[in-house]
Amino acid sequence: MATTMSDVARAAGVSVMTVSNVLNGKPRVSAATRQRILDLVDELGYEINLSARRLRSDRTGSIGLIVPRFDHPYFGELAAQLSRLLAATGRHLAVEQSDASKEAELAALSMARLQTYDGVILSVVGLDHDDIDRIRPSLPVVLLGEQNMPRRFDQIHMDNVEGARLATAHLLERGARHVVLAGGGDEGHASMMTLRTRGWRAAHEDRGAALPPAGILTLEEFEMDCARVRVRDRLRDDPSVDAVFAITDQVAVGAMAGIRDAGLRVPQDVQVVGFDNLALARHVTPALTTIDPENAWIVEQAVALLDRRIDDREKDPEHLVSPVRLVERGTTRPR
Amino acid sequence: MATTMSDVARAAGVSVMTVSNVLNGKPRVSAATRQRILDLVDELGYEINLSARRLRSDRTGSIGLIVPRFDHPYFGELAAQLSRLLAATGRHLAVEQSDASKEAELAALSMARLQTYDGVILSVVGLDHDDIDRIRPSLPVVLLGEQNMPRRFDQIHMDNVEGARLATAHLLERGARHVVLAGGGDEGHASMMTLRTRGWRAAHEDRGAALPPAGILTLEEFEMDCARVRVRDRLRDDPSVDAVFAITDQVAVGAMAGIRDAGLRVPQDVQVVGFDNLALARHVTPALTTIDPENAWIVEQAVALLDRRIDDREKDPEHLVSPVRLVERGTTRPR
DNA sequence: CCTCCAAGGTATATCGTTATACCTCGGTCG
DNA sequence: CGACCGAGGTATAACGATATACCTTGGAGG
Repeated sequence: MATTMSDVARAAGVSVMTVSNVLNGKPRVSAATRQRILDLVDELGYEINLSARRLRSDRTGSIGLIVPRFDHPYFGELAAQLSRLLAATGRHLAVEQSDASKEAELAALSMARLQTYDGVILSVVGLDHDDIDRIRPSLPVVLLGEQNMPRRFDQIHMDNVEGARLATAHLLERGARHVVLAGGGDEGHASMMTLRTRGWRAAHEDRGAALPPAGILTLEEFEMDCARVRVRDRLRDDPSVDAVFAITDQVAVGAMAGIRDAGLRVPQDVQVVGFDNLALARHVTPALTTIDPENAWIVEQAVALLDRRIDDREKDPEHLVSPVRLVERGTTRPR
Repeated sequence: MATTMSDVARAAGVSVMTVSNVLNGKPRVSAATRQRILDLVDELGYEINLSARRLRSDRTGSIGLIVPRFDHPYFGELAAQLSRLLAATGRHLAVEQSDASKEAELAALSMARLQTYDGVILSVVGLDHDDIDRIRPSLPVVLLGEQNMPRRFDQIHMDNVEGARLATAHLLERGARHVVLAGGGDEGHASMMTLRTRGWRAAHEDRGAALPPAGILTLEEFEMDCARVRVRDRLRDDPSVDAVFAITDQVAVGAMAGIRDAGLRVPQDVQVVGFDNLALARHVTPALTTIDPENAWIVEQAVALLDRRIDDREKDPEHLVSPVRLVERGTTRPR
């Protein structure tokens, strides 16, 4: 049905290899032939079959980004930056969700799908060590996020502890006495949540401050909805709370809504700091003080790591930690 | 390097076809053999090569969603819903950005990439008629968004005019005298922008109200940033403006920030209505009155349309219009 | 005049699956 | 007891591209 390379070759009166060579910019073709073939490609509307190319040669020019959730702005922003960077080298990004479908059959297919990319950047939030360990070493992969992942992979993680510590220290410094942690908890392993919780604790220890009683508000999901309800209820029960460190900006935005639901003001009554520095953070009112994970740096390093791995699949894995930075805005009080 | 089907077959002492049959749930295999093969698949860590499967049989179980921007929450939410729905039928979603890269070579590759999916849902915002028309008819495609697209495709569009009319009428009804349109304009063809602008006009005509002078605030992009600045500047220059209909929720959130930058209050001084009903809309303060495009309906219909098309590639194209609905919240004044 | 070479090409095998057609049993039925 | 059948399986040819090795020219150099 569809036009193939042979169709083009036949029309041009050459062999398929010549067409292939033209399309891949290989040298052994005269200028005249090259042009004739390019014209025919246009005329016939020929499109290369990437499955066939991949089968034979292992190149598609596509990189995969696997995220836990499509509807999480952090990953949208990450994808956009990644896409821009890859475009510079003529590559293309496809984003997939890591459906945590526990049905083995579907999970297997997901693994197989990864092989259709030249390389994969995998945000491992919510995935477990063993799932990841099942990935074949032949596939270039960079892991983003959690820290308890198989060491054999190249990986980048945020400095979660430091970020949380900066955020919490900032609140304490600005006069907060009871900084609750929205979305905290301890999962045992070094997950994003565990680490940020650790940073929150550490900031208190640093200043010799006591943790507030029941200071951790656990959340089903890091969503605005749950955060809003949880924070509102807590403030109604416990007027001593005067600051919220939210584990993500989304949680922070939810928390801000919850604070207002409780009839309190940000930052006069309750201060808030988030984590992620989403585009949104600058535009809520008041603008959100937050921790910037330096996404540009992460994205750049991820691609560099991937390229080095594609280049040499045997090289030693590298583990990078991205810097973090406090961005002071309106949800915390001026000094 | 990687384990192939022959490796499994050899290990099991059967032919590749038997392995293939097992993996595809075909009937002619004894239970014992089936189990033996499944065990070996596990043991050898075999993963099917989807490029090969696709080359031979045109099935990958992946559906593509092409969006104009990764970092636009509307599409994130759309993707998440779509993904959930497709998972129900064992399929998987990959999201790509339609790089408007005008380099012909890259554009060609993008077209080719589409062919690696069983079907594609294409948000055509920002693409032009001729680009779309280049898509081969053999690929099942559903178009989302703009209305000036080749009729041969199945497509769904929002009722943009009606939504904008509802939004504007609501503002006028709540006492607004000068409703400016943030992000409006007329591109000539029936783009989202043109249509919503038309709805804004229509609402004024319906009530015999005059359009405010210079009532359209054009925007480079439908982003919070630009909207904020534009709205702030306008309000400073022109205190007569008492309402903003924002062409998207993102623009609305930017507008709200701009209104506050100008020292005014929402909704007491300036009312705001958005369009999209993002998750975010409920959580900003005050909560955003907006137009709900019934994404659930859109997603459901898109998949249904795609399935019908996959089933019968010759069927007549269908053009659907999604219903819209006003969601009243806190950025407009109570009756 | 012969050798050699580069430029411009071609023929063929191959990548890993699946569709198709076929083969081989042991049993059943008339 | 022979014909037939279904269950369980196999051999082979695609699918559309690319890597590899080779082939043909028309000169240039000796």
